[in-house]
Amino acid sequence: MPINKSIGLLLSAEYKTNDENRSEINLYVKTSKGIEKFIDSDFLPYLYAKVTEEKKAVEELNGFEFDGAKIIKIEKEENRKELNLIKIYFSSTADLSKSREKLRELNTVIELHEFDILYPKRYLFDKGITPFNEIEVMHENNLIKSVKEIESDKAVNELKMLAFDLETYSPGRFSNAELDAILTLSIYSKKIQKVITYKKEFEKINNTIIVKDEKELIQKFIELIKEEKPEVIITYNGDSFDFPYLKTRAEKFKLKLPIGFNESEPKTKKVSLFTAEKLLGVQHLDAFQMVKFLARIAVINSSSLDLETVVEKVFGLKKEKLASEKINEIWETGKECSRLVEYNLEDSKTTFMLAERFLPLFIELGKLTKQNLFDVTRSSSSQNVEMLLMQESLKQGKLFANKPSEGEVKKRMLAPIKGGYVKEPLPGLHERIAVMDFRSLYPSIIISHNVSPETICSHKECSKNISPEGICFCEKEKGIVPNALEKVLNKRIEVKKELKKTNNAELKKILDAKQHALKILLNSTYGTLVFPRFRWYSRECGKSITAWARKYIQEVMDKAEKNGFTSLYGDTDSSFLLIPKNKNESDVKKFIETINTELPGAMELEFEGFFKRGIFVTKKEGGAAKKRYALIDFKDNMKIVGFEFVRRDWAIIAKRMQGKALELILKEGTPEKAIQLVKETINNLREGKVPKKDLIILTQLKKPINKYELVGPHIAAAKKAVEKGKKLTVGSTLGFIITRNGKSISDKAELSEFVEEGNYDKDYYIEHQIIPAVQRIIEELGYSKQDLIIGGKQKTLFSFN
DNA sequence: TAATTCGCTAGACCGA
DNA sequence: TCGGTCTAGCGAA
Repeated sequence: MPINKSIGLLLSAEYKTNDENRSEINLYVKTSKGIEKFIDSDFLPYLYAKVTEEKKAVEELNGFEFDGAKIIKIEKEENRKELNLIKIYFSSTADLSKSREKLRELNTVIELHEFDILYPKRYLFDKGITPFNEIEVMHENNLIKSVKEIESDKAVNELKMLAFDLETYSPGRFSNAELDAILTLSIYSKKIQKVITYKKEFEKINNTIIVKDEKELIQKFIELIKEEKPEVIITYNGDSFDFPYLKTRAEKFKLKLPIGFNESEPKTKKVSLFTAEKLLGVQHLDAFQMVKFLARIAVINSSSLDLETVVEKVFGLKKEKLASEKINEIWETGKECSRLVEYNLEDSKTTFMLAERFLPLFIELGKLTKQNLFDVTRSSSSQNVEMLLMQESLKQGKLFANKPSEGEVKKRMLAPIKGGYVKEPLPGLHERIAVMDFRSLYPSIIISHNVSPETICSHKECSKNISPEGICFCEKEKGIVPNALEKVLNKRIEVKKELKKTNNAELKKILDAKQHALKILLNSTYGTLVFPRFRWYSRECGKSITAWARKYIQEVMDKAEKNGFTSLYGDTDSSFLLIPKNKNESDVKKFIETINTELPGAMELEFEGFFKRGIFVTKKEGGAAKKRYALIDFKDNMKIVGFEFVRRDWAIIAKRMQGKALELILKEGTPEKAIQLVKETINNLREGKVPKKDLIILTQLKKPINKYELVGPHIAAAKKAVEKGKKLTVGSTLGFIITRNGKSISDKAELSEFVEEGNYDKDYYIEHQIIPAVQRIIEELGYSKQDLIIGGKQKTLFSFN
């Protein structure tokens, strides 16, 4: 057999146990021939042991055998800066994990390291290859002889994607895959947009493929996948719904689902707490998992993560939600079939759009963290940062930190680490406000002060670098965390520069995704360092970072005062200043310049904006409220922070009212207009004119209903709904209304779908929604609650010259 | 067992 | 019936 060379895009590295019970690596690569598999059976799983003495250890390990697991090879490790370190190889990952405990018991073994690094990840590290990059494989009949990454600035070739979505029968309950049929299946790709179904009435509807029955529906789906040969199959919640459902139904008909590489079928795989559906070669992309991650890190802010809400948030598209009862009705009566077809097709279309929208971001994140599409879209922040630090650790020849024991985790959780400093604002209405903030504060402190678990030292020479918490960080040698972050930070600055230069829309999209991925990594690093389960957790680092942060921001505020500004407010990394009449924007910028010359290299204070006016309110218990304010700039753009206006657990009517009031006060300086508006709204409420949709209060069900100690309104409403047969799951968003029926607020709470239009407690909405939303604001201007209810006094607020 | 802490507010619950 | 305390949820950074 001659040796062949293949070049292609690395989709994923997987592992397999072969016929000889050995672990082998399978690389799935997109080449000019489509997806190909290359096998490396020469790469053995291994771990490291720190031993008392190498020779003695090798002697003790000689002939080691436990439960059939044998050591294949022992080597001295030269690339890690660690004395007495040996590398122990096994023929399979199973043997490796079996042997771990036994190895620890040996006399010469002090501790084990890197015994839990997933084998395919190990392969990517050691071979220096990365998913989404191009690789060159030398192989004999697809058996890998060598593999390397090729330098190429070529963007990831367009991946061929296809989305699908199921509609299922649900007779008055959740669909049960054992009993209820798939009614329609939609497929959406650049090439085909079709709905497969098997009911006669659907024949005349556009975009349908009519088959004989459900079995043929599944067969047709498989046939289309085989024709299309997608590299990425997209679903929305396919991990827990579409794929498991499809699998169960296929089994019923004794059908296989050979839609992966080489006719392989989807396999259920545990991913942290959840299960995912994985295909070989072809990547299953569950857009719901992407959205969940983005919601967690606050890139998407959506009250609910169902497809309709997310699509509206992301694209501003209103998409109709067909209730399951309606789907059943359409199916049974055969009327309005086109609605079901459209709905089903819209589902896979918008799922496809979501994937397309966020794919560049996840691809960049995957490249940075050496994760394939399947993994990176289901990965957590701590996993991402872990992968970043592992790469840096290897570059520096340092061993990976081990994961903590459960006991250690508990200990860590008991002692939270003090966070940022929040200054109590000066309450009231203010004019001429400048806002400055530190660019990536925590990362820049980590870089500037070389904060890393392994750089904590007691060198005399490093005594200039002691944190306010009294911890000294080495100045001689760069740590893993700061080094990794410095590269990320610099790369981001570079990408942002390029972004400014280009006008090419396609390039812009990719560059923006890149800088965003880098930002995500930057922002989550501090959090993971103090995350109790993190490999590189360090309390010392965590408390030093926040202590430095508090010191720097307070210094900025002090210096501002000394320079003739008034320090108005500040939160963690930001500082708000009042600009006196004899100073202007450029004075603030000059002030920032001087601060920056005194700051260490990576740290930078930035000018955020100059605002015409802003309001800070007094709390119920007195004192000014932190984390709530509203600003308006000189172009009349409003920025509302922390107020009910931005909270999803307030009724729209109250939020809208508050937004309007803030606008009238900040923009026009006419609080009496705001008060007039409040009065009108109160009147509308009194007269029962307010539609149901404006009265809904949204909250999330955070735990199982019976686990609640306190039965608040949303739980009371949920309980009643469950009694009526409604299924509610942890994480679902509850929309409730306070009705007229009952005594306490909880008694009156009812899920909105069970409430008739017009049935609402007007006093509740006036006293507990409208008034609280505006009261604190108008009080700051000298008005009171009484002015909202009875006739108000007239006065103007600003003296416009 | 999915990155953190700080902070606000509502409403139930509990005992005087 | 009240006021204090605690649970709960969400947002800022």
